[in-house]
Amino acid sequence: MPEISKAYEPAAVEAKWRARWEDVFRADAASPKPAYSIVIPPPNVTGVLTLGHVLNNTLQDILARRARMLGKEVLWLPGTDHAGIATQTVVERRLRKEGKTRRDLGRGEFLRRVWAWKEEHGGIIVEQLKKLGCSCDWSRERFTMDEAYSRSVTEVFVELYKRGHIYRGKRMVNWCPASLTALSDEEVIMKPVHGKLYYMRYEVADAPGEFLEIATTRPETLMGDTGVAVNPADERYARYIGRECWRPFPRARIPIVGDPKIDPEFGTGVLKVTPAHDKADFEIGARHGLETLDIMNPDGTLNALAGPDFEGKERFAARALAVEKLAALGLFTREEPYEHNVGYSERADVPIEPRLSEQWFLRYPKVAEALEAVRGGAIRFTPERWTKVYEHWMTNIQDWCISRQLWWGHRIPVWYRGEEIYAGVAPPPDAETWRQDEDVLDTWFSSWLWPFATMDAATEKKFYPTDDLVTGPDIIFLWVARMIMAGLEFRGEIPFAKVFFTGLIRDAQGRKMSKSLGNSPDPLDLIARFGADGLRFGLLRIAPHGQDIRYDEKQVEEGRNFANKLWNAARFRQMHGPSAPEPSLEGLELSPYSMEVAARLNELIRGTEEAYAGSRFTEIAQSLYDFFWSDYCDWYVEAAKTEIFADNPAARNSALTVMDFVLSHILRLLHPVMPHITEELWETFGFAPAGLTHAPFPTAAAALDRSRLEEARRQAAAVYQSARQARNLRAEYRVPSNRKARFILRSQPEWAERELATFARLINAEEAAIQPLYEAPGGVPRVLTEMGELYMPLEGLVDAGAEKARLKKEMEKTQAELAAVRRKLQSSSFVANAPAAVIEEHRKRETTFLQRLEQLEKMSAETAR
RNA sequence: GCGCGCUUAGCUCAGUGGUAGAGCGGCAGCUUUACACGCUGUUGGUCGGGGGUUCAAAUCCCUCAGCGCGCACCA
Repeated sequence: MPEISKAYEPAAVEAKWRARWEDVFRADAASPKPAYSIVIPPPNVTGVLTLGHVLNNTLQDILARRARMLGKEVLWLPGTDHAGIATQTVVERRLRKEGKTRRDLGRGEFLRRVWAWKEEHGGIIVEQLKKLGCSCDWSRERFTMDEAYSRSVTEVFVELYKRGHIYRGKRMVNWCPASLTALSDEEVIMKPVHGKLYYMRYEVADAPGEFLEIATTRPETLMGDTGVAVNPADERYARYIGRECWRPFPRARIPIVGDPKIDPEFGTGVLKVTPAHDKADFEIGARHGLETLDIMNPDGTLNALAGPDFEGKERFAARALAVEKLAALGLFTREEPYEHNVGYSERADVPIEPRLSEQWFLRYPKVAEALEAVRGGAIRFTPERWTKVYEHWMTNIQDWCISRQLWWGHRIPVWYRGEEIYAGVAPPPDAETWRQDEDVLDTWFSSWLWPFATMDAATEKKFYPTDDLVTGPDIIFLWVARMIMAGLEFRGEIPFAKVFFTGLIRDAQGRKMSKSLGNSPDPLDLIARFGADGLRFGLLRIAPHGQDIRYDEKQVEEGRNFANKLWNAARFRQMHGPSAPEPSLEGLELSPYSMEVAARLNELIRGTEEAYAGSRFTEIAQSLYDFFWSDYCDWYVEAAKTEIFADNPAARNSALTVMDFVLSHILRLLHPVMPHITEELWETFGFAPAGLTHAPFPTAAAALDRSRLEEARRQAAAVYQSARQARNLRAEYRVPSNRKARFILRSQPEWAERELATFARLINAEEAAIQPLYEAPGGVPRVLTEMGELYMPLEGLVDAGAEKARLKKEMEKTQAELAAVRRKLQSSSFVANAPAAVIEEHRKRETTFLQRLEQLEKMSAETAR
């Protein structure tokens, strides 16, 4: 047996298994075993591991590893996505340091640079996932820009175009002035902004000296105003409808229109209409045939149409200038603080600019079917409440802007020649006469195919649809909903059966983790300090079911401590001789403690199975922790030491075998959660040569002798409870835990004698003797236990009064409990209405309390001696 | 505005009708022959407020408050 170190040192152990596992998790598409599959939510290729990834992928690893141990053929398919905007931004930033832009390089050269960057830096997160212990099939790692994958994306585009789901149109879109591209609605986040409401006056054209006062948050767009609108029902302004007023600069006459959408209560009740720079204004403009005047450049600066003063000015600088100019003209009235919501580009974190532009849009396919798939339970969301969020989005679904003004991504497979449009997987025959669309597709337009576009035909046949998806609720629309529609449209089947939504990991103050706040710990640092297993376990245990998580490093520390506890418990067992490769309880004479721990193990196995069925991962971790630390280490091992250190070979062997039995089960139960340390110990014990990754996951309970079980468990519980009381007595009388004490039991049950040695060991007694005729001096500390009346005679300590007072306190507590039970039992409505079992239980409690009181009274009377 | 979630011990959280729990922290004691990343004992709660249903409510219903999230959005 190899030497085993005193404290668990994860680094070497984890590195060892990472190397050995490299090829163990390949999925065999030809396997006769039932399939189980998960596709990883592909992290950005630019990304590095975050705590969110750790949680998410730990959960997937748990599912995959357990499925493997349940005899499934498991595919956990890993990969990354090309993250169009993020990746292109990273490379452009590098170019800028060389003083170049992507246009200086040209499309071909720029893309070569991006690929080079990807080859050099893109694998980081994959390596980090390996460090975490993820049991992915690395031979099937995919990237959304892989050749085969790209072909799928293109095919899907062409197919949807042919089916009439994809169209091109000039519409208002969310424009990101930093990334210089359109975004989908889902990539815009609304943020409350402390802005101002500016009041200004437009002169009525046919009535000089008469003004309409207008309130706006964006005075810098006034140069694009092509109308002014009021509510026709608004008596203050009805007479102006059909007339004109002056836009101050560039000075022009613009029509005043009546539109019922105008809220007379808001501001002044007069709206300036800027159809090119506001979604609502665009619609008003369209209704009244107003001109669309685009005064902005793509980068958010103003253009020549805004006038010479504004041309080239950044939009927020232009705001100040516009106010200044209005004031100079005497047209500025006042401003007031105003908090409102502004759409921000999620990636670039700058206010988006509503902008009119020609883009490609997708009319979603299979909306009704996708809605029904979740509503009807074909796909089950956990926690279930997310189905409502899904339904809401699906029933208010808007067309998806799928084109992006980027170079890095799947180029839109459409070619133009004059008025002609050609869409095809391959370029048109006489390609040189055609011009291909310059834009690429939204990254999500490739990700939504992930569950099947990542699989070759044989893999797909075996593993699609997948079983579980584990992801964050923040991408329920961006990704989950779209995958469901894509699966239904292109494979005629839902892509996964279950979706588990994790919570968000927040810092100790409850704030989101973010780079700018610097409050997101580096998981690799945590792995270095606490081990991957410790990190996994610690995080899992604080990840309440679908609830946000408050991260605290203490929890990871606890994970490490638990690993260490496991290590040392194993070490203790190994000090006492070799273990059988397949420990079994069959034919063993079991002590009450062994019966108890085996029964608890059975409960654990059952509970674990139920927790898995309900995706209650925290409960899995918690129950393993509780069983192992408390039931096994604190109680069983301590109790079993009596047999292990005694010279009865049969009893000793029995106890050691029970330990082996429990350990061989706990290692398997724990393996999905803490794969490295369990695999290491499994090997050290020599439990099964094939390794732990494919060892059978415990499902069946051990068969225990029913005729003895109940009584044995009762006895074990009585000994443990009595030990607690005895320890308490020691502490109260300041007998240091290292000092041996003497205990005397009186009027004990007949079985107690046999358990005396164990009892004595648990309370660190010099001796625990049974003396039926013991007459305790009045001041001897005493307590009523389930093993009988227990006395702790102490040299020189005789304070009968104190002892009596202690007992009195105990009696008062019991009396209170008795009174509470009796109050219920005496209520006729309770007896009439409560179920018989509940009444019975209350009666039992009444009897117990009565007996206890009686004995306590007797003991109290004896303090007079 | 609509929808969802949360509120239980100092902290982080379990606990979906029947005697309020865990870990951490605090306090006290311990190098008890696996583990100080440990052991033992102990201190902490009118379960956010109010109302209701019920023999019985942390748990079910209503309502209010605070915090958080999603969707929509009036310039």
